[in-house]
Amino acid sequence: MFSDLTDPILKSAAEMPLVPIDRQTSLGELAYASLKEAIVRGEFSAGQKLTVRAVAQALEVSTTPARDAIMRLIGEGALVNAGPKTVIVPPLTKAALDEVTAIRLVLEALAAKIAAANISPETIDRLKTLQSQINSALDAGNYSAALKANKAFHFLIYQTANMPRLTAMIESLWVRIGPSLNDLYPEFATSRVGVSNHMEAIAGLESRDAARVQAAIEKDIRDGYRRLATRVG
Amino acid sequence: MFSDLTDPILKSAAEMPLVPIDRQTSLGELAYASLKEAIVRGEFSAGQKLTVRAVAQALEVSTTPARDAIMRLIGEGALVNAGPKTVIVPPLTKAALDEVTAIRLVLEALAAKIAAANISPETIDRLKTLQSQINSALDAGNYSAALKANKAFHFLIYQTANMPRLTAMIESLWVRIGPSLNDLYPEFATSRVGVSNHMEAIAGLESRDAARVQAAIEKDIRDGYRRLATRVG
DNA sequence: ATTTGATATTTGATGCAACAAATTTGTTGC
DNA sequence: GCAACAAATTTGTTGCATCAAATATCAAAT
Repeated sequence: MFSDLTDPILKSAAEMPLVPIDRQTSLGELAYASLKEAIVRGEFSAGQKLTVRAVAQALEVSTTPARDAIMRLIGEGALVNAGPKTVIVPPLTKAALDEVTAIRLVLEALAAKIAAANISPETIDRLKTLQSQINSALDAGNYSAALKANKAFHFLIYQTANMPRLTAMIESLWVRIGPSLNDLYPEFATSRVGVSNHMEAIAGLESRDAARVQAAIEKDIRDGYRRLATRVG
Repeated sequence: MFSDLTDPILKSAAEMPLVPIDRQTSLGELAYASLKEAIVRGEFSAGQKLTVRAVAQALEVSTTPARDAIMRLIGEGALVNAGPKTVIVPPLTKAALDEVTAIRLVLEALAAKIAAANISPETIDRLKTLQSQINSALDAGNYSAALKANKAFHFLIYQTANMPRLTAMIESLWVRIGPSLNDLYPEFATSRVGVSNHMEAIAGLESRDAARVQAAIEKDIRDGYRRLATRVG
């Protein structure tokens, strides 16, 4: 890895294919990723309290990285303060779901629209592969894998829009409803409404029909909303 | 203050007028607010490095609150990592401005649309007051005050939508372009293009015409974009 | 039983020292 | 001048002790 950096053929830094100078892999970063994934997977029940020391002990790190992770997730809305010294996994209220859905509709529609203009055949192939993975997971009753593949499907589209800030904002919205998505099993697994929306999105991307892709994504979000709404209302 | 809490007439907690359990005023919170305001005011030149110890010393706190503030602003995109140990105020590139503007258009349009349905006469009065403050500030050549009143004007509308998560997301977008807005002086002060858009927004709110308000806000954003684009392109 | 109030425990915030890693600086060579 | 390399400095990270404040616990009273 990165052996090409010393390749004499490389003339200037401007020619380098990618320079995503992201955050380094610190303990705080790992704690954040680990805690976030646990939240999205629904490992914590809504309203459960999280303390710095408890997280630190569970992750076998000191309080500093644990505190970093918690504070960062609070900033993203994945955790909330229920009191001055009380951090909980926020229950998904109807009001929160409505608001997040309204934002998702405009943000993901925007990403889908722009993605339609930037789509490549390779990406379409990968989308089809991901969709087959979703189908396989549903067939096998592996709901967790289906959710993961579903997320990968959506974000592969959004990343195609080449708008990293937009993608990050959408991701923060997904984290807020992720835990509740896990509660939907096995309803989601049996209904499979999302499949047709995904196929429609792929068809729209293939024909570079931005409006069609946008409509498919919006319908997918609305279909998901209806299921979630029954659980929080 | 709060003497009513012991008032025997108060039957239940549900009758209490306000319980906005927000974050407490910790040093980290103050450091965050102080640093963010400094960034928005354009006190730092684009690309300027920020170190934990420098911020800590400037704010006369230890490294922990300073680090909290910096990390939080990185999470919001107000600061970025230019290297593993290098945090800078991000220069507003054309690509970033385009992306932020595209997101602002859909997010602030959404907020404006919903605000039109929730608007009250009192809020309209406050908007008119804010607009007169903007005009006064421009007359007096107080560009900083005009910017502040302009922000208050927009966010009073957005808060009317009663979508706190949406408002927070919009706020994070404003922080990213805030520094560059200050560089626009005195162009903004002389042109006054925003005034007509604001009047149009007020008129739309008064007649509860959601589409009209939305169009006015969108035009305001686009007008601002054109000015900023000349500075970053 | 439920609520109130006092007590005890837990908790986040803060400061700071130590360390590893990155950045800066200085130097040498061309 | 300028690039490459090495030394010196700076810097973020991490762990932890301490403290004030918040939360939890429990007893007493209504």
